[in-house]
Amino acid sequence: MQNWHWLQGPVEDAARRLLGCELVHAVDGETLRVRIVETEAYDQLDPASHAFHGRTAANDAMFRSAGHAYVYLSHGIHHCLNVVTGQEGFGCGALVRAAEPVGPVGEMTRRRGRDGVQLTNGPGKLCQALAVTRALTGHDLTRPPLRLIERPALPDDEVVTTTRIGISRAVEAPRRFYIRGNPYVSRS
DNA sequence: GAAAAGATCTTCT
DNA sequence: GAAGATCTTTTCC
Repeated sequence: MQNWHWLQGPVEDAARRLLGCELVHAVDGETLRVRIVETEAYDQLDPASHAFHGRTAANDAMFRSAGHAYVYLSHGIHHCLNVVTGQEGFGCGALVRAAEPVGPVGEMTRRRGRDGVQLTNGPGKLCQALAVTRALTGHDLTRPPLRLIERPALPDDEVVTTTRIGISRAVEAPRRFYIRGNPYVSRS
């Protein structure tokens, strides 16, 4: 297991630290790469989190140690990827809301059926482009096929902090982070 | 056991 | 701007 010390502190710090890092997914002979540009922080003390009601079979991956993947199915249609960031037994993680494609763009466009910013500017969209599904829940992100690559932390003036999107509880918490001016950041 | 809501996206008006 | 698609998980009787 690689040293995930940089993901260990408060989940807000981990979520901000994930901006600029890359996700690499090897699938069907292709190696799909994206760079994370938007995240949201969730933990078991947060009413908006899937971990809020305690550890269950469904959310078990969120309670594992930092560096695992937690993928859930949203509205029965879309997969959404989280990077688990805490210690074993404490449920928390960062939802990867948007990323920018690194390559090969053609292969991601084929999987998405859309191109341009529509490729990866939302949590469900980026999972479709990257071919990430629930089968990867609990996966160790140091190993193939899906790996997380650490990148240097961005300077503070490039990171914007806002309230989260698409939730109905704890709506005031400033736990959404994105790279200032990046075209792939989601809006709605 | 049944019902409702959900960390979304697309299409239509 | 609003609603539909579609299914898992949670909650309430």
